Amino acid sequence: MPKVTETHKMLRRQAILTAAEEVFLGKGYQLATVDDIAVRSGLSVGALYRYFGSKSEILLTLMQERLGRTPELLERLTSDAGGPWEQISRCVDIFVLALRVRHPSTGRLLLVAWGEALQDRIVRDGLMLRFQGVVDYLRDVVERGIQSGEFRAEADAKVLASLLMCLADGVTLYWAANTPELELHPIRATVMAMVRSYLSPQES
Amino acid sequence: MPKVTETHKMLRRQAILTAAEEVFLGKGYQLATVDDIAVRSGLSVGALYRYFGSKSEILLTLMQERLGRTPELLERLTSDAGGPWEQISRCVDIFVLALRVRHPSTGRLLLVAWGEALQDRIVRDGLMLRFQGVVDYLRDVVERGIQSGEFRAEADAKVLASLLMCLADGVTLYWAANTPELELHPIRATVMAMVRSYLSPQES
Amino acid sequence: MPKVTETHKMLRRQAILTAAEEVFLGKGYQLATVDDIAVRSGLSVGALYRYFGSKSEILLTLMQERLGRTPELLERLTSDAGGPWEQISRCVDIFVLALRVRHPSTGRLLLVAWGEALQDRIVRDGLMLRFQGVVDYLRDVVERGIQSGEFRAEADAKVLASLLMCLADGVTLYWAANTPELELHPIRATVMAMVRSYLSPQES
Amino acid sequence: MPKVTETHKMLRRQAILTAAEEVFLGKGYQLATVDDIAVRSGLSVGALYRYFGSKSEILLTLMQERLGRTPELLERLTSDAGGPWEQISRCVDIFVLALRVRHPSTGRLLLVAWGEALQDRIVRDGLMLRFQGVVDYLRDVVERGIQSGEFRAEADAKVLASLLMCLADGVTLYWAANTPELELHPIRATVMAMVRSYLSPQES
DNA sequence: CATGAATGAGTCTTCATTCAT
DNA sequence: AATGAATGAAGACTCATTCAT
Repeated sequence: MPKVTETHKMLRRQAILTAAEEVFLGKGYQLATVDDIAVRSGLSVGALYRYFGSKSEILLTLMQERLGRTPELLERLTSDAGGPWEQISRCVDIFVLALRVRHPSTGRLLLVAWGEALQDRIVRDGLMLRFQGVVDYLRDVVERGIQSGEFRAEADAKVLASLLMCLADGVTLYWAANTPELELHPIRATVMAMVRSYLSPQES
Repeated sequence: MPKVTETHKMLRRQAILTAAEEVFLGKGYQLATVDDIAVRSGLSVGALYRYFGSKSEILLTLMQERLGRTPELLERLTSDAGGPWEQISRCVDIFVLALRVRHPSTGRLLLVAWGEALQDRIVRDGLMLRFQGVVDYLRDVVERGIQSGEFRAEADAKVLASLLMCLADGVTLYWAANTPELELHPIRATVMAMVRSYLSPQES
Repeated sequence: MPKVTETHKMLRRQAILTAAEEVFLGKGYQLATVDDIAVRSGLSVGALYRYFGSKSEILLTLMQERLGRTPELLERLTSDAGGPWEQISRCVDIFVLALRVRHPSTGRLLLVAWGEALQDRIVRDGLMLRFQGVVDYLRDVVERGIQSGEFRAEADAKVLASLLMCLADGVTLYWAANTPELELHPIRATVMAMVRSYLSPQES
Repeated sequence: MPKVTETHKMLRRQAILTAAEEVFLGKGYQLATVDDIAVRSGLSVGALYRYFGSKSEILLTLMQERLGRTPELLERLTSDAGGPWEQISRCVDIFVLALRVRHPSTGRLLLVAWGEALQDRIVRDGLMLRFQGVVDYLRDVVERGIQSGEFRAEADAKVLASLLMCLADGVTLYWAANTPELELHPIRATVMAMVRSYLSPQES
């Protein structure tokens, strides 16, 4: 009965990851103890170590599963868009809505990851990979818009892409840190306004 | 001769802060030990504790002295600008140039601070305060531009301000983390282009 | 069919012992894990515990089966010797050849056993028992040689016996620890020369 | 006042080593905890780690200070001997008397060291070094005796030396393990008798 | 005031052993 | 009988902080 076992293992893994996420979001990675995670996931420490080789491996996995998929998520959710404009719009929406409604923990997890980035090279690499992935996708979207003539030809796709990525994560961090007066909806509107004015072909 | 002593104290404090900054930038706050800082500042641990009550207090002070002054720095460096447009342009410049040429460590320190934000409430509050300060200033600049008619009336000053702040810190973080392919000059140019197209009063 | 089961059990036991021996010789008793042994013997940990009550019991059994039989082995292999001189000679041979050609692992196992002797009383007792057995046999050989007049009458059989035993194990240990420049053949020759000169009845 | 501090440090070091030795002799290296050593030496664990980098470093140092000096000890105590015969005799004496009267713990420490030899390469190397040192010295003694004509010319100095070393450690181990019926004095006498009969030039 | 030795609570991790399936 | 997941006690080591000198 390998199926039951496999499923079981998967469930355990997920339970641990969920527990770890909760603990990390609560007190940060460094202050979270392996015991905390074990207790919250209803396992013993020893059992936990059957699924993850170390505390940092848990964070890494969490990053891969929760943050690393951002690029493909973007791609999936915007592939059926009508055109570049709608694609861009949706991307911005996703960053905003994903933060608020669907995966409120993602933003906080990003905060945790940044917290470790300086001390842990692999965590940093994970963040860089995510950056690359998102930027590549955004760049692609913009370039196609330029080629189709819907976006202004002079726009710098690559730079705009990394700029949007930085903006998104900047917003995410401040939002995750509970910055008062950081309202996501107006921000989204303004970002779109700026992007629109920047990318619209000059009338002449 | 209390004055000499005062000066002496100040020098010591600064030596500690500088040493701490170097250590923090090197291995992050958590991995840095008080001993590391003591050794690098040429003091004993005991002496160090006469100047700062705890390790985290050092980080706090460092943040206040190195990051907390960003708002007034912005203000000072842009006060003699010709008008709102130049002010905005200079602000963006400062974020970019400050990162690269003048205070390359500031960006990395921000990374350190964000790393602790989740686990340390006071650090987080420090970041929020800085956010508020910068946003308030930027908002003021934009609002004055609107009032003088140089900026589009419909622009949302407050949102634009926080948006720019988030963008600046997002860029800083990725830059401080050595993200490859993150070129500051093109980014600055594009940001300005976007801001310009967004803030320019509609023709016609 | 209890007989088949018995055989089966025996095979399992032997498989475990062989596996354990290999593991112990490789990394020592303390560093070897029960898992190591289980994996190498092709069993699960649980199954292994049906054959041996504890990790140390495995070592004990190993000692009994591999080391504890030294006395009877000596006896068996030297019983058909022509006389005391040949018996003594063969005993020395056995210690030397057994180490090199036939059971190279025995020496290393002795090393493992000595490693545990201090921390495990039962292991220590096992070594003592083996010591007693070998000494008793050697003593018997010498005494018979004395009685038959072939050995010098003043020789102290008991002391010579324990001395040879100590020498044998001393050599074994250093050999098992891969001491360079420890050549067994010359050692055997010299030991025999010493024994001969010591045991030979004084001429004149 | 560096002198006081240095002395103090030395005393602490020795206190730790003594405590460690006692603990190791009592329960063996593996079963001894760092806490055990700390408590017995009257220090805290943290303090202990200021003097030794790891538990195994303590054992290593102990070996170097207690066992590693065996060669020079031999040399020192036998240098003023009248001739090769007395030198050999004294060497054997030292191994015997050192065990019983003067440094009863040395023998047990050797047992501890052998216990770790299989699992710790450095410990093993330490034992090998000691072996080499002692063997080199004994060999020298024998060779000089041969050259002076007091020892039989055909004697194999190198082999005899390693043989005696093995014998000495074999005896030490069994003695340290409290083997009943292992009387050192008779053994010493018999060893000397064997050596004498082996090394004496053949009368003809 | 300075020193740096000492403290000791707290962390991650391992592994012999058990037991539900 | 077999499996191997789960247990949890225990251990080595770190480091912010204190305090006698």
